[in-house]
Amino acid sequence: MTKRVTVHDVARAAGVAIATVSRVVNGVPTVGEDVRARVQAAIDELGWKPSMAAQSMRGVSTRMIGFIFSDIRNPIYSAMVKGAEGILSEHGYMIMVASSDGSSERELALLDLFRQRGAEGVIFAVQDESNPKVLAKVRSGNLPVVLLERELDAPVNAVGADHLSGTRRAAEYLISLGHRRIAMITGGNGTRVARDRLLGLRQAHEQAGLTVDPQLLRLDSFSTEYAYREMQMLLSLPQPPTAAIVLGMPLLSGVLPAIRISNRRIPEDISLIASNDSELAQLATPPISVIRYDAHALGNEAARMLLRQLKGEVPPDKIRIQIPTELVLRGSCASPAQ
Amino acid sequence: MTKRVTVHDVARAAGVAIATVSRVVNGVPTVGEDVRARVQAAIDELGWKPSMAAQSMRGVSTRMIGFIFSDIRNPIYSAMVKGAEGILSEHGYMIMVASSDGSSERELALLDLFRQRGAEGVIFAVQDESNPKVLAKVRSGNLPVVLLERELDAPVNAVGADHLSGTRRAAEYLISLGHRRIAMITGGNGTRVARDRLLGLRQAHEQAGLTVDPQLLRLDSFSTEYAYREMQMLLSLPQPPTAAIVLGMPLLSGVLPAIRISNRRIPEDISLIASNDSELAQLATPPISVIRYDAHALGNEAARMLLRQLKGEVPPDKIRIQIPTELVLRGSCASPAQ
DNA sequence: TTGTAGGCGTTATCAT
DNA sequence: ATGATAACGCCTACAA
Repeated sequence: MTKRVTVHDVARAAGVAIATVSRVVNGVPTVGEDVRARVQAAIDELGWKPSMAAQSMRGVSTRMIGFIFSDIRNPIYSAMVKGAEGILSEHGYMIMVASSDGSSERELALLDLFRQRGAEGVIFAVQDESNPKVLAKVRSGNLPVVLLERELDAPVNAVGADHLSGTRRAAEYLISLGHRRIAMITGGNGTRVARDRLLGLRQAHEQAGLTVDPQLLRLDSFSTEYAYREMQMLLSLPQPPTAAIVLGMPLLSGVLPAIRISNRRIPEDISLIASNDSELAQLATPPISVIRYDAHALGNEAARMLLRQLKGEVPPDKIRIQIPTELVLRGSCASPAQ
Repeated sequence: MTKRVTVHDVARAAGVAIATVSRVVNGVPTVGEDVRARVQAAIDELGWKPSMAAQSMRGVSTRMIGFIFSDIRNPIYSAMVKGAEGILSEHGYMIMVASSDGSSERELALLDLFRQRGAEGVIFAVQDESNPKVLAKVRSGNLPVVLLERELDAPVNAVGADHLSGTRRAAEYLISLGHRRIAMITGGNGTRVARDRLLGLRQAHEQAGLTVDPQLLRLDSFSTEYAYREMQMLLSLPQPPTAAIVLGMPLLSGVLPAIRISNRRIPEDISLIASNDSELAQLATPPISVIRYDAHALGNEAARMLLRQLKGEVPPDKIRIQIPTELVLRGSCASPAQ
């Protein structure tokens, strides 16, 4: 490991002052052609790259954006990261990621850690929208934030999918097939996403003059185990649901075996609509109908929004960009048995 | 956006010199109890966090590690990232990620970008093990590197799964069921992983006194489309395979529909073994036998290896840590029809 | 057009 | 035990 090569080394090699080297790399026009060439040659020769640490001390942008979510293994989040990366890398930005594992304390710490490391903004899927400490930290405005699928009582912009319409259309469809007992399994209780979904379910019912049976609502977790357990319990109810809307990637993997082990068939005994789309949903037998949205595009939008904020083109002010959802019908829905 | 709070602010507030503030945060013992308390109070009061940019200029570790792979959306990679994050965050490190999208040029650029941003090491799934430029850059030793599932002709340590044994056992099992025409679909041609897998297939055949029919080898891509197309072509061969080993996450999603559309049944018409394990493999009908390895643990090991290298406990020298693979039998294999 | 010098926020080396 | 001060590598007035 040789010593770091600095402007001074380049300047000496090119026989100029360090200021001239700086001018060359920063494209300042007032530099003679011959000098510019000599300096460039020295730079290439020595393989010098300006130290970002030194630059950022001078107030130059670090071009780093932080990402906080519960777990990068959730394919929704990795798709969003990839989507954001596409936009951000075009603008010279790089991405730092960190998992909160669902802890608000950890989120708080991560916000500080990111800032300390010079992140210029954070794309953030808050765990608990009502945690006062997180709220205060975001409100402090120390670090520009774009919310992912969340809503906060603070002047922060957000990007999210239109879960309300998606869930409403799914419920409307099931109701139109004749279903009257529609279960819903999802998590994120207390978040914008969960509120939208529940509202969508309610709206579809009201519109048809029906009411939602609270017994059929299981809204407490996104875990596979939860879905497995609750689906079994739902199916062993005296009046089991004839259809279920299962919202959240890991849940489908719990619901499918629960239905199988309870000896029910899809769609004859129970109709199913899941979200988001996945290879499992596409390739299951029968293929599962889903509410689909483009997580990659959502990542794109989040990045664009943050970039606009950094450029000052847009104020941080509860602006919300909405990505459409789409109901994809496959073989998992039918009219209920008489 | 208020101005940054610095040591000077804290020093002034506590009525001490900046050096003393520095001593307090760095836990230097030669500080009076009263002074230490006063300084700490001022720090908490102002919410001061030392600027990492300034620190790293002084040669203090930035505690940042870079990750390069083709696409974070591959669940294998996101699992590895999560695994590495678990270890790294315990040691105060944070993670930067970037996708190469399969381009060696991009990899080269990313290596520079990471270094420029102060990364202390990189965990790297090289795309092309024989690219001379990448090889040269890694050899330059500018940035400590740990290879993920790869091998390079350079003094670099690596972490990978034992694909040779895994594939050999899978092939042995199929041969023991009576299969004589075993196809293999996978990608990454020219990488260590691909070599190991092919060797495993060969070893199992040789041991049984059989030879591998090169017609049944499709080794050119990890894409779903590739698997879909090649599987259909394999099945329409005059002498189609009676079994297939399909190695690579996205491939199973191509193979399954290809088999379905060709009107074959698993395992009656064709036996199938896939890798790595996935929800799709578990929940398909029938459930698919797989060669499984723990990508999360692999990420753990990569992080540990890099940490040891950074501490100087281990030299960069082609050390390879191997994670075991396991053959998980499910309902996708049977003896071939007569 | 090019060079000199000051300062960004820390840490570390001197003094005191 | 504490304070003053010199780096670290870079950018940018300002001077020449």
